[in-house]
Amino acid sequence: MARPKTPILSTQGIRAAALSLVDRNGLEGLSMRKLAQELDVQAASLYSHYRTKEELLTDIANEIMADVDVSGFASGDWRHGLTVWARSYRAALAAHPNLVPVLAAGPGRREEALRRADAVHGGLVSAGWPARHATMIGASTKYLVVGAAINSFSQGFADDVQVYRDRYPNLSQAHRLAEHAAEIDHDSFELALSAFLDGLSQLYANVCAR
Amino acid sequence: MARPKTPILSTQGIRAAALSLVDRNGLEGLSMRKLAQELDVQAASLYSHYRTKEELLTDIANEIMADVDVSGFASGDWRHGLTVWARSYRAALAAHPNLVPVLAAGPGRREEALRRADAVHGGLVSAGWPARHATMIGASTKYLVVGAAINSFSQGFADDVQVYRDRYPNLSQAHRLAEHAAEIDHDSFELALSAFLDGLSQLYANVCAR
DNA sequence: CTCGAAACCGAACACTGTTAGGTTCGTATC
DNA sequence: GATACGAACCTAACAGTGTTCGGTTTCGAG
Repeated sequence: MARPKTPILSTQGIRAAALSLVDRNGLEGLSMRKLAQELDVQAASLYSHYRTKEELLTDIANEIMADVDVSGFASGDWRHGLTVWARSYRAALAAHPNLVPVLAAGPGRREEALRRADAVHGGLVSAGWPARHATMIGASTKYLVVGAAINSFSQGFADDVQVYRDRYPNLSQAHRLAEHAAEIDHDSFELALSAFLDGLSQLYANVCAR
Repeated sequence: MARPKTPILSTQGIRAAALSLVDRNGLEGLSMRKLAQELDVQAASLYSHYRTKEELLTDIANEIMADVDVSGFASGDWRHGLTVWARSYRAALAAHPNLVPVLAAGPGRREEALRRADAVHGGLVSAGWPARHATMIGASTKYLVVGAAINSFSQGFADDVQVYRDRYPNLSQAHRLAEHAAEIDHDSFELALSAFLDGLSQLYANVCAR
């Protein structure tokens, strides 16, 4: 009823339970009390380990973002580096769709995030891009990844599209979108990425000409 | 103290006050009670005009999205159509950065949104793109726009970046990012858009060859 | 052995969205 | 012109939220 012989809670355990709760019940399904209940504990006890719910969430976000892979820039091939980065970034977001709003908001001022941003920027610069271009390319790629993740998070017009079938003839196959939503999402992302990279390659020839 | 001689509230007025509150104090600065106070009214009275806070928010989102311009597809030039659409879409989101999470979430199942989606899809198809490509291009463009908007919403590493200056040499000019954040955002978006469109043009030559 | 910090709990605070039930007013109908 | 109805407001409350305060027990360091 007070301090237990062996600790019940740990930051790891709290994070895991919270993430599982979000994955199962959505972001709004996570409250400190429900989380505590999940851990057989009283809500106030969580505040011995995290000072605030927000801190807990950003810590979880940190953990998830740790899997993002920027090693592709080591090859010196900027296009390969961007591809690897973008894909693993997207995969990390898509693995926890309910958390995307949190993951998308402010991935700055975090140790790991900054280290990765640095790797991306440095990789582009040493591949010959001017610093300003490197900044913009890094940002643009993030736009693509985050935009794709948000879009699949809020699943667009997934269900009951049949209603609109007659009214909007060019969307007549929209119900098939629902079935293959994930596939379309994936293909759209790959299309966007490759088109973007193709465009960058053209630009590279102009800007970094020797 | 009961029904006033002349009505105090109107859906328009509620929307305007709510939007102004969000613009000033952020999305979390909007509560039904604060909104009511802003309108010299009791919170419960709002529910005579909107059944729920969410309904109010999506109505506001609707209103904002009405400015998005898909007329560029009428020209038959798909690239022009996409450019006009993407720019006005982004402008609409950027005009109310605090509302971006709401605007980005689920722009489906709304009358106007569907009509616009139809215009985009139809414009692409009649320009010669296969239906599946048209779908993916529409989605991809949205990725770019929404990603850019979210990114500027959560202002990345805007302030107190000086801390990290030495530790991350390639980000040594990060404090300049803060100053020119808006400019960088804009330029990054334009870079992403033009690179993406350049890549699409290449693809168009391959896919829609005659 | 003592003492302070850590880890838990119960109860509370201020806030949230929303509902129920009441009062007054405008308007349409007989 | 009386009557009825619904719209527009109110007060009061409910259940739930994040968070804090004060208390108790237990661990670990000096």
